This record gives sequence, C-alpha cells and structure tokens, in this order.
Amino acid sequence: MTPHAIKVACSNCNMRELCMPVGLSEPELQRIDDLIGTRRKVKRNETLFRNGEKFSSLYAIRTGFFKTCMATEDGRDQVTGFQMAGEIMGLDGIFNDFHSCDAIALEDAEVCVMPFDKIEELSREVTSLQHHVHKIMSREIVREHGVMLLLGSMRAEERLAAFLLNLVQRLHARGFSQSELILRMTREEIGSYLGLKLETVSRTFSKFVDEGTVEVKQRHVRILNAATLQQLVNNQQACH
Amino acid sequence: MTPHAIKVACSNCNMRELCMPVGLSEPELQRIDDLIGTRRKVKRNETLFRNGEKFSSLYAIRTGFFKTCMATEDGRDQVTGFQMAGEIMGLDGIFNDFHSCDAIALEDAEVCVMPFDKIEELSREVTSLQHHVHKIMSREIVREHGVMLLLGSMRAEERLAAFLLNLVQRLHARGFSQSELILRMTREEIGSYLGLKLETVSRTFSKFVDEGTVEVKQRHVRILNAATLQQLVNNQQACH
DNA sequence: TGAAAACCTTGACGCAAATCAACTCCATGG
DNA sequence: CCATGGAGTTGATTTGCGTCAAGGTTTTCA
Repeated sequence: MTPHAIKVACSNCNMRELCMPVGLSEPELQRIDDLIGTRRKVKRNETLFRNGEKFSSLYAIRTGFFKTCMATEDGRDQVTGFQMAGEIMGLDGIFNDFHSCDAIALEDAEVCVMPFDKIEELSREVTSLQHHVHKIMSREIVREHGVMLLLGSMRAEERLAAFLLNLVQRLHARGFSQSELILRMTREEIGSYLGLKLETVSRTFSKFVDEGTVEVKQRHVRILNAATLQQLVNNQQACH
Repeated sequence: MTPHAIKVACSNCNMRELCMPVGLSEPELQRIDDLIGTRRKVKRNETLFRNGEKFSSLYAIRTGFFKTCMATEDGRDQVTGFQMAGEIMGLDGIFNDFHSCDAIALEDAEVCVMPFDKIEELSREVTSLQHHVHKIMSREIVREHGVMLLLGSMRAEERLAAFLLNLVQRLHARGFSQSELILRMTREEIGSYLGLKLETVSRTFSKFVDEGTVEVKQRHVRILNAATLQQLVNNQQACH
C-alpha cells in the first residue's frame, strides 16, 4: 500500500533516451534527476492510479507493462492503451486535475514518479524538456488518432494485425525480437482495446495460424509473415 | 491561396475565455496579443492544413466549423473530430514537426495563427499560459479516450445519441440553444466519425424521429427529449 | 499435489449494421 | 424555368461479429 520509495537518478537510467530529451548538458541532467521524487513498485493487477483520483504526477515506466482503461457506469470497461517501459502515463489527469482512467499493472512493474508541478517548473528553464513534454503529449494524441482509425474503419483481422505489428515494433525499439513476443494481456483485454469480443480475438488468432502468418502458443506469439499482416492493415481491400 | 493576414488582439476577442487562460495581468495580456501572428480566412471545403505538411503553428478557431480527418492509403478517410469556435487545432503536428491529419473547413471560417515557437517561448515566462497549453493537450487526450469508448463498445443508436449530446453541449457553452442545432457536416462525415455508414446514420435519425426523441429537417435538428438520449448513452443496457 | 479458477478455443446460431439499389429532396445555376 | 448533381431516405438482402454454450488448457493456491 505504501509506495516503495527509493531516491534514483535519470542520468544513469537505461530508459533515459525513451522518456527524457536527448542532448542535455551536464548541469541540466543534474536538475532533471531532481524531477524524479521517488520510484514506486506496482505488483501485477494493482493500480498505479484510478479514475477520480487527484492528479499530481506523471509516471515513467522503468520496468513492467500496464493497461489503461475507462470504466462505464454499468461496469464494463474500455482498454484505452497498453504501456511498456519508457512510456509515460498520467497525461489524462492534467486537464482537470483528476485522473479520468485507471492504470493497472499487467506484470510486476516499477515506475518513476514525476511530480507535475516540478515538471512545469523545470521546463520553464530547460527548453528541451519543455519541448519534450509537448512532444510526448502530441504523440499520445497521434496514437489515439490511429486507434480511432482502427476502431472506426477496420475489420477484425485488420485490427488484430495492426495491434500485433504495433506491439512488436515497440518491443523491437526496446531491443526485443522483431518477430517474437509474449502478450501480457488476456484475449479479453485485447478485445476491449480493439473493440472486439474475446471469442473474435481468439478466432482471428486461429485464422492467422491456419494461414501460416503467425504461430501462437497461449500468450507466446511468433510472427512468421509480417508482410502479410502489413498488407492486411494497408489494403483494407474487401470493405471498399 | 495567400493567407489573408490582419494584425489582431486577443485582449478584446470574445472567444478569449475559451482559448486563453483566465486571470492574466494587463502586461501578460499584452504579451499574449503578440502570440497571434495573423488571422487567416478559410473558405468552406478548403484545408487549413494537410497531412504531411510542415508544422509551425497552432490554430484557434474564431468563427466557423472544421473537421479533422486521417486519410488511409486506399483513399478512404476517418474523421477524427469536429471543431468549433474557441477550439484549438494542430496539436497533432508537435510530435514530429509534421501534421498527421487534414483540417478542412465545413463552413467559411477564420482562425488565429499562433506560431508554436512563440507559444513555447512565452509559456516559459507566463506560468498560466504554460499550464493552459498543457491542459488543452490533456483535454484532447481525454476527449479521444471518450471517442475510443464510443467506437469500441457502443451500438449505433448510442453513438449517435452521444454525438448529438456532445455537439449541443458544446454549442450551448458558446451561447447557442440547448436543444436546437444545425449540423455542419454530411451524414457520411458523421458516419465516418462514429464508425458507421451513412445509411445507418440516416436510419438511426429516422428511428429517433419515430420515437419522438428528436425532430430532423435536413441538417436542422431539434432535441425533444435529451433525457432519452442521455439514457441511451449511459445504460448501454441491451448489449450487456 | 490436486482441485478450483481463470483463460482460451471452437462450434452453432442470431442479429445489427453493411451493402446494394432505387428513389426523393433540395440547392444551384444556365 | 427546368436540368443537374449532391445529399438524404428507405427497402431488400447479406455478412461479420456477437452471443451462447461446451469443452480444453494453464495457472494458482491451499
């Protein structure tokens, strides 16, 4: 329950180039280190923050994997994203000072807690940090545009193909395989994100397997033919 | 073709409280006036900016109505939002310095051009402007979460109900009627935004009319029973 | 280690929305 | 004034995905 707090430094963090601006001077780096108040460990299935909670900090993921989701009144929820190491969470809370979604760890995780008032203070002085914050928020807006396109106009196969390619591309950028990945989320969570039911997700995986496009053993996925997946995403042929 | 340029001032703009922070001091207001390089008129069906164009400025809508949309390779496009007076466009371009969607006027419009480097410069000095920029970006992220929920888990009726309520609420905040509105977009554009085909949008309008929930005469819509629409959005009863 | 729970797969069937098509309405301009 | 074309409506039919159900597999925890 109490956040596990350790004083740490960005300056020797191996995720730095993912969550911090590059090309900082030594004194700037020193000051950025002060941004991170604490680190916090979050166990699998625990929430980092929850809808309605007061917003105070952004969170940079050091290790682990999260989902963010919005709950509706009637109890169902929509997964709005999956986040991995180096990505920033909590941007939704800036708008009205309260979080508007839940962030839940899908595996044991550790995040850097960055009090937002400190970020604003420092980014008034460090121009590259200021621009970096703007870019991160803009990136999230662009990502969500992509999800809207997916949800608004793609068929089930196209959605799952886009999802797999996106995941593997982000993992690859973190030094993992370009063709193999382990899903940290259930079929139901994938379905929620993609606007599909879990049975449809399962069937679509099976279809890809039948066609020899991917190998699936539970949550272990190996992409055998990325081009086929890419074509699915691009063409959208059938539905004119 | 050449942007219609007039030097103007935020300080006596009646949209100010929508696109600028409140509670500025007199000297701060003076400086904010300098943010607006020019105004630009955009005629119906003309683009303010286009996917792939270099990003340089954010745009505050003074008058008129826009859609933003992403094009796919095969020629179709997904409407990602509709924007009205007082709203800010162009946030998508910050991420990689290029716009990633098109902004098209749905009626003759006028926008304030705000060079982004100037915004960054000034928001280093005016704290309330800095926070305002952050809030505007966060608001867009939260809005898109809402659209994802809509696209991912609502049925056609629920989507159109949510759409109408959202539009009328924003118009009401601008001093227009709480129950009457004129749609500036076609059924096809509504459908694209809501992930539906134009025929489905048309049928759903007709259904609302039959049930006495709204009156529709072409693009003129009068909401007769907002509670019924709200219930549709909230309950999502049928699809458990 | 064994039993319950969670997760996943597959099949049969139904339905909401897409598709295809015909027609109406309205704005525009020669 | 009528001709033209874009926009909208409505009907008939198809279809992709949801729903319901049953059974299999993996994980969890006592």
